[in-house]
Order: sequence, then C-alpha cells, then structure tokens
Amino acid sequence: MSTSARRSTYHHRDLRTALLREATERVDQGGSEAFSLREAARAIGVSPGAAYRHFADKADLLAAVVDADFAELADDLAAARDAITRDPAHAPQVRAAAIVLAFGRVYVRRAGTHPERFHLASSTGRTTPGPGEQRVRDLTEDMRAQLVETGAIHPRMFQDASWTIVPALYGLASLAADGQLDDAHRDDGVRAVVHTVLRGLGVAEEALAQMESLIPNT
Amino acid sequence: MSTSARRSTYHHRDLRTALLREATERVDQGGSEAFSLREAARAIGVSPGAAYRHFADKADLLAAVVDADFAELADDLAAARDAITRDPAHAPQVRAAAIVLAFGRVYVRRAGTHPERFHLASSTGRTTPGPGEQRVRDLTEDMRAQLVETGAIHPRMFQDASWTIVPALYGLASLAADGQLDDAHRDDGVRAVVHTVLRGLGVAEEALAQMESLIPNT
DNA sequence: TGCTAATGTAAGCAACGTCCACATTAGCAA
DNA sequence: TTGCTAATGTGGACGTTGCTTACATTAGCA
Repeated sequence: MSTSARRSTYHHRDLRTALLREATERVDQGGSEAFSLREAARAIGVSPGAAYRHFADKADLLAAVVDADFAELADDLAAARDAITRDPAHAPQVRAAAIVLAFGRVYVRRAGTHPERFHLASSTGRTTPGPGEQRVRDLTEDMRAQLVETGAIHPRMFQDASWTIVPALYGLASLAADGQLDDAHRDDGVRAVVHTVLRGLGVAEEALAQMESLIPNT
Repeated sequence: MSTSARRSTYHHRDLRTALLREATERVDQGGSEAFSLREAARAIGVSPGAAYRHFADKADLLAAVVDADFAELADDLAAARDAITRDPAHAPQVRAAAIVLAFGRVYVRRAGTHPERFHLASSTGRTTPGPGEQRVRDLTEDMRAQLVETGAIHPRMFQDASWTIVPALYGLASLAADGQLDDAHRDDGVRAVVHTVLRGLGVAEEALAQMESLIPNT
C-alpha cells in the first residue's frame, strides 16, 4: 500500500506489475471483497482508466493476482519435492509419501500466512486455471502418480487418492486460513491428515514411520 | 425471482422473510458476487431503504441467508442420523461409522445441488457462527464423539478425527460445488473419502464393510 | 527525425450501498 | 371506538464504484 507518490513521467513504464503488487498487498490486508480498483490506482498515482490498458476488468486483475500466487506456490512445492528427491537415503515409496507430507506443509502454512489470498483463490475456483494453477495441478498429479509408481499404494487406489489427499489438505488449509487451526498445531494437523489418509489408502505403517523421520515436525 | 408485483398495502407484513427468500433465490442463480440489494428490493416491489429495517446491511442479509441454509443442512443431517439410530440391526461402532458416511452424502450432495450457497457459506467462514451453523457444528462434534464412545476409533485419535473427517468432506464438497466432481461419481467420492479416512483412523475393516451395506450407494 | 502504436488522462454514465427526513400504518391503551 | 406510539416503508440524496469513450502524451522504431 505504497503512499501515493506523484509520477513525474506521463508513462509509468510498468503499470501492470505495479498494479499486481498493489492489488496483492491490498487483498492481503483488507480481503478481496473490500478491494477497489480506483483506490489501488489512486495509491499508485494513476488514473482509474489506466488499469484497463493492462487488464480486461477488475476480475481479470484479481485473477492475475491469484495466478501469480499459484505460481509462487508451485515454486515452493517443486522446491520441497526436489529436496526430498535429491536425498536418496530412503526407499522410493517412503520418498513418495514424504512428498505428500511436504506438500501438505507448504500448502497449509501458506494458507495460514496469507489467508485472504487463499480465500480469493478459493472463490475464483470455477474459472479456467491459469498457468500457475496448472503447474500446481500437475505437481499434485505427479505426487499421486508417484505413490502408485513406487508401489506405496495399489494402482486401484489412484482414483481414491485423487478424491482424498488434496481435498483433505484443502479442507485443513481452509481451517488454517479461517483461524480455526492454531498456528502452533498447524504442522500437527498436517501430519494427522497425511498419516490418516495415506494409511487409509494402504501405505505401509513402516513407510509412514520412515516418512515422519524424513520430515521432522519443525 | 418473483416478478415485481406492486403491493397494494403500504406495509409488507413480512418483508424480512420475503427478502430472505428473494436473496436466496438470486444467490442460487447468479452467485453472491452478483447479488444486489437494490435489485432484490425492486423485485419484491419495495424501496431500497426498506431492507435496512430488517438487516443491518447487505452483509447481514447474506449472513442470514447462509445461516438459514445451515439450519436446513442441520435438519437433513439430524434426519440422516436418526434414520440410522432408529435401526438397531447393527453394532454401535458400525452405526457410528455409518453416520459419518450418511453425513458425507448429505453434505456433498447439497454442495453439488446448491453450489452458490456453498461458496457464499465458505466465504463467510470467518465470522461468528449463527444458530444454524452452530447446530451443524454440534452435530459433527457428536458424530466424532460417537466414534470414540462406541469404540470405533481409539480415544487418542479424536483430535486426528477432527482434523480429517470434516475437512476432507469439505474439500470434496468444494470439488462438487466447482463442478470438478461429476454428479455420477459424487457418492463414489464420498464413499472413497469416508472409507479412506475412517480406515486411516483405525476403524476395523469389518465395520467398514458393514457400514457400506447399511448405507447402499444409491 | 518523424510516425505509429502503446499507454495514460479526464470526464462522464449507470449502478450500487447506505443514510435521512418524512409518510404511513399496525397494534395497543384508554 | 379512538387516539398514540413504535414499527415499517418512501423518496431522494450522497459518495463511491466499475467501466467506457474521446483525447493527450510519449516510447520505440523505420
């Protein structure tokens, strides 16, 4: 929410980025319901109409905010996955399970840290996914596929895995975003969800225990 | 969305109910984002300001819509539970499990049938729960408590049950509301989620199988 | 050095949520 | 029944919003 500094030049040089930044900040602080295009333009020091050179409308700007957030999430997920993949100290099915736990951590933490972005992303769920969101989907699909490929779960459980893992983590993330999940218990919640669901999908107890040691609770 | 019939009397006699009805209909059809107080008042045939005799503001009206919906949901959940409780043909822990499955059915079906209400309820999640929502919370808490009391799950798993059962069903309901869960597979999804989570929480395979026969898939 | 396309401005439109002074009337006390 | 008061609805206004359109400025390239 940068204070409205008057520009000296007629052109802004990167209004699109500035709008994206400003919108993200304002959503973080006041929620997407309270977000106003005009206010944001005012804060940047630009006329209201200028935004329409870069975004079709308000919804389009917010969609861009959401997709940028998804892109960040995708980066975090990929980093977490790579950190596990690089460490060959465990059996493949243990690593596949550990990736689920790591994804859950990243996802739920993010929801707790940026609740308003999480809500905005949830409310825009019915539209076509942008590139950032698509990356996230691909990553989670890969995650599930690896559970099958490594033998952590039976192939026939793949469909069930799709209906349980991500939805359960999404539900927990919603709790975190709504303040119904204490920060101190956030990781405990994730552990509980991932253990429960993976166990329910047929992952061996031994693999679950090893997964736990692979990703310490803090 | 009743056609704007001019009233003959100055007073409406039950504007509050009429507004609630009209708002619910309009939310169902156009989503809560597109909902306009003025439009609704116009459709009822009343001036815009009249609404403020019954609701503090637009948000308050929508909150009332949400809580009325929660109240309906609570009725459906209670009915489903009672139907199972009345039938003493199975062991208590089987019935406790069956109630989870029945709750899931009711909840996810409702999300698929009234997606816009579901989204509205989700976006209003950070406020104090009204009486309807409180009833739903009490019902789900009871459901979890019965799992422990009947011995279906170990008492130490109660906290895990709180973090998994309802969040997982909520996540699946979101898929249903967003059209990502085909109507034809809705019940299959619920079955998968409930089986997986309950199994993960330690419910015996035998109880799961009996639960299934207690609540047929269609 | 100029031309063109990209980018910003200013003014204005219709609609919105909300408030206020006022009109109407329901329901109750005398 | 009559009259009073509180509840309920009206009409108009205010400020803000998203968005459009005609025009101004300027970046970048032939």
